[in-house]
Amino acid sequence: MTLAPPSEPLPFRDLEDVAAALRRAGSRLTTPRRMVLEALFAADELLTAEQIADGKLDLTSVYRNLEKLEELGVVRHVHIGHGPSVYGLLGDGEREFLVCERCGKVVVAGTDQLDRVRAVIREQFGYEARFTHFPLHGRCPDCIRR
Amino acid sequence: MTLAPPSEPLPFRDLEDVAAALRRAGSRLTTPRRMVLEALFAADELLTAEQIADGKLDLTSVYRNLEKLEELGVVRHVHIGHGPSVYGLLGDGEREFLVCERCGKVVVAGTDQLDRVRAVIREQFGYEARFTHFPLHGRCPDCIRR
DNA sequence: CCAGCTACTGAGAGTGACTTGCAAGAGCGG
DNA sequence: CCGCTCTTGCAAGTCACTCTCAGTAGCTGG
Repeated sequence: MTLAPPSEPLPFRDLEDVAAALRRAGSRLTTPRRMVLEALFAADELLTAEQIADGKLDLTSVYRNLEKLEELGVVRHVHIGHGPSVYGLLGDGEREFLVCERCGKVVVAGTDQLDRVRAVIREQFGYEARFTHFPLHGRCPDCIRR
Repeated sequence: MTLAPPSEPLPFRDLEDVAAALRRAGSRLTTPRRMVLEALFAADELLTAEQIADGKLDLTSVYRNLEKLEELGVVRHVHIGHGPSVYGLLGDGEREFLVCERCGKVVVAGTDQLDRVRAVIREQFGYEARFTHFPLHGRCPDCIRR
């Protein structure tokens, strides 16, 4: 799976933006493709492939479309835990994720919000941490005391 | 899957220690069980169920044994990335993991080594981070510049 | 506006990593 | 060393994809 270059992520505000990018890439805006995009634009949180299919689309098609949209830099997927991956729009920049192991709540952050954390990790371990694809796991404030 | 109580993790130095704990729990030290434990004691890194089975044991049996040993507090498993889970001995305390998304290298740390990182995350997000079951992902020093 | 090139689609079968069901087998306390 | 019951191995099932392939439908150029 090749991701879009990390240069300047063009913002995809709506379906028109994506349609234009698809056209530019020699791809088509088919009905299933549009439905995937509409689901993602309508959602205010991350969705599983199954939620996107919503009993109306073939899962194969959903997965293929998500893959293509991810290559285009429109979509990104996250491995939140034991369940299936969840997918969301990239919008105008990469996002990082914190997920609660107890209640499953997901906090979305811009990459710059985690720069202090990243700095400490880099200083101590030399690792450049990324919470974009595999999120940070832990307990959210509500779940800390059991 | 219920984990051992987080009270005082008794150290399991060798097979004798584990055998005693098994006996105490009304479990038996069977041949496949011993082979799983021997593989883990012999390994100096985390192993997949398949590596533990090593063509000699039924995978079902390996999984069931790892589950039991995890309940006992002898073993812990980690989801390193896209592949299968890896298993290792807990020894005398919980461990946390940093894995390189590029080369796959895994760094093992005692939980106290990540307390500074944890403090920053807690301060900023209220989350109590844990890298025991889902590790921290990023680039290791060797892989940072491509 | 239609023909045709080819990207895309749905149905079905396949894969990897487990997980469950069950009859046969083997520890180990008495 | 008997027998209770914890374990085992095999087979089949599940979950989340992934691949194959024949048929369909966007788009573009005439």
